[in-house]
Amino acid sequence: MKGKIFIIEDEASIIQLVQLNLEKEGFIVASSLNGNEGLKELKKFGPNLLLLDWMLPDLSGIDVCKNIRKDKNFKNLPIIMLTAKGEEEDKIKGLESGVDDYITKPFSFNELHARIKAVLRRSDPNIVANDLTFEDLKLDRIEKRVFRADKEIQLGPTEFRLLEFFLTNPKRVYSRNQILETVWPNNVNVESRTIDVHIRRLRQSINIKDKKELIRTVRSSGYSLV
Amino acid sequence: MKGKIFIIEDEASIIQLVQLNLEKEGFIVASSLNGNEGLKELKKFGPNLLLLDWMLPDLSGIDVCKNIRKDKNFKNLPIIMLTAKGEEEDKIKGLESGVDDYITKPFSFNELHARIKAVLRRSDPNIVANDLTFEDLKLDRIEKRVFRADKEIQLGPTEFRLLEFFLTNPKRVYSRNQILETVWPNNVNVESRTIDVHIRRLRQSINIKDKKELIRTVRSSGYSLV
DNA sequence: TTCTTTTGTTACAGAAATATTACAATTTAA
DNA sequence: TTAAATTGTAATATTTCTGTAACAAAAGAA
Repeated sequence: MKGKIFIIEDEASIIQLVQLNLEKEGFIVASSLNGNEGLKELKKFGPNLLLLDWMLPDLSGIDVCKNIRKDKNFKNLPIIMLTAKGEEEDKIKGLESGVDDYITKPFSFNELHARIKAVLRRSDPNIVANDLTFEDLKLDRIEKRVFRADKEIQLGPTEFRLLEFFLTNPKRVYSRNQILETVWPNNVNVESRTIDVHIRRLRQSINIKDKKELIRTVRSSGYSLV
Repeated sequence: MKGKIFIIEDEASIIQLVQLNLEKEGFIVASSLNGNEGLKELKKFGPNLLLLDWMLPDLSGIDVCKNIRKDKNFKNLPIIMLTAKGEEEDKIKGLESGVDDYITKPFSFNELHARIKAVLRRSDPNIVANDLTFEDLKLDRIEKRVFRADKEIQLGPTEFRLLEFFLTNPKRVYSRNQILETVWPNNVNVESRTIDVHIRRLRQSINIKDKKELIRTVRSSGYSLV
């Protein structure tokens, strides 16, 4: 778990895309398609961050924003505004009205994710951990280093992402498809057997003799970190 | 296995989309394009939940719904209604007629999935639960592990699915055919005696000496977990 | 009892899934 | 530009799982 994110956005397709990806990242996500309902649900949900569309069918994003800032319980809720291309000039107004960051549509999920992390790091550092650890394994996302039992381990980029992925949800078993979708860049086609090879490489790197195997194979299901 | 879902919906594209995604989630899905046939097939299929379109070519969704509620075997079948945008006002009527939830088209699959989970959680908690337990037996669907009296047990994929199946409905006796249909992938032809062999394997794995047998044979009917 | 039906048990061959290796193509670093 | 590192894939090896058949045992029926 990395925290709760609420989305107010009237395009269902964007919600779907963002929600899916955020959930894959371990966030808990809820959403609403319009401003008034959104405000109500948001306050019930109690998120750590809000993604707010600029143009909504009922209220404008700014109205929503102001409403939130007036509520003492949500005065400090970080907000990232989603704006369409033509709305560049409005950005400043947005920031003045208490928005923490904005992002222009269309955006890639990676862009969005980076901003979410940045904003959360400021507001709630514990939610976005720089270091992922599991037993005697440690991964530093900032310095891109990995340690096993305090000894540094060299990993290739793909093995690094693979391990990072497992570390965000240890013990959980992931199918090859889930691994592919998350660890590999979007829309890249790789054989699902390729994962086996990378698992092997990762295993070879992180295993120390006399220590137990850290990656478990679950036949017909996938792999997990144990 | 996470349960069986039946869809009655006249737009083939929606069926396709939903069915594909639900199957990816592990549900067993069947569907029909109209009300009358749908009712018949549904009762043969025996789903845990029904997705029902409001507007059908022959019967209306409400008619279907009422028919189901009259049938004592399906009185409690959870129903989620799929309504188009303009039909907002009808919603209340829908709920009165015994619908458990509704969702407005167009919807994202995530929305639908969330509602399905919510409804199933109420009506049939074992279907969506991550952990299934029965007496001193525990099965963790996320980590794909099985424990008997806190001791981990190794199971092959088929034995795992078989036990999962029994755990979603303990005590109930299942025929070999029912087991086949649910535990084995669709359209696979296996001798019904094959099940006996897997039952034997499962028994061997989960039995502990001095502890009672957990799988009961019901002669000429099938097996159950007791 | 004796016969019939159903289930239990075992062994085994083929199938399926995973592990491992080598290699060519590509990218990155020097 | 050359060398080194990284990647994906295919081929092969190895492990594990599956289904079936054959026979044994048990339960019912007559």
